[in-house]
Amino acid sequence: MTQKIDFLSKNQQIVLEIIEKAKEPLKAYSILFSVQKKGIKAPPQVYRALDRLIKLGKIHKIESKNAFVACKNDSCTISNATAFSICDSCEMVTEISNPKLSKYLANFQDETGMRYNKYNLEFFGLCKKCKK
Amino acid sequence: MTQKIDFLSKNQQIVLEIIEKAKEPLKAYSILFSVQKKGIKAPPQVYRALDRLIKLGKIHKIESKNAFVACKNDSCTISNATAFSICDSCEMVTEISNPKLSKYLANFQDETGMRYNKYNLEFFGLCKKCKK
DNA sequence: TTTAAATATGTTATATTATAACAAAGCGTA
DNA sequence: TACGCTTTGTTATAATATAACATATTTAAA
Repeated sequence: MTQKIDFLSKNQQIVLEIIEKAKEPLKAYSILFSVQKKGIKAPPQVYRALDRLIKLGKIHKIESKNAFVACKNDSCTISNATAFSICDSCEMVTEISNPKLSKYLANFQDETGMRYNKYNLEFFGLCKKCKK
Repeated sequence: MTQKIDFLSKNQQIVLEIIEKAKEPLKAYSILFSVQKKGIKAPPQVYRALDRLIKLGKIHKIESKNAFVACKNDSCTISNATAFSICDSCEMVTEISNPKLSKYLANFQDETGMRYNKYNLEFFGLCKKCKK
């Protein structure tokens, strides 16, 4: 039997909690450092939890930064469509939740006829604050 | 004065050539291994060349794989808009060149009013071959 | 043409990110 | 209970990337 979709193990809860509390994407080793007081001592423990949380759609990985953020979209249980905006200056990362965009990308089909079941989109620019 | 846009230094040429010849995205250390006979001996030499080639739009980085591919689009001198399709099974990576898509994304604007000057999109799925 | 600035290169060391491999504990259930 | 499965703990190491500094080369101004 596979793990129930909304059950999180102890380590998974600990890791999720710290990512949810953070204002910015967290790196794996900064997570590791933060949770050492809670008994998580080694990288594999963190990476296992991260992998699981990603599969459950609870968090996303910002590929261009090797960092992890909590999913803001409550209904997101499987993480197959992600879009982020990233400020090149302050590094702020925001998850884009735009039905039109996701519909457009979900239906996108290229000339090869390949059909996609997942995408990740990262936009870069200057956020409002940094643009001034 | 900045380097002329179509001039490549020796190391940059060596690295570009090997990426262009490859059928798949290459990892930095596999590039390093391949070019050691040509006198490039250490990681920083490879990473410098890669950085430069990316800035010039000659190659792109596949962020989800930490691998590098040559840009197929001849007119691409600045790499600010990239889209790839990636087969989860055979790992084949293809650069998507679709004017409608790039136009759509270039003009995309989210609710925060942030304006983007760059994006990277990675689609995942099964290619035609692997779908069978 | 000398000189200064910028660019490119070479080199060593190390930082950062991620996984392999194996042992042991905990849990559900036949 | 005893078996299978998942999670956890642990050590070691692989893979990716950059810091820091020395040297050489090119460029372009004085």
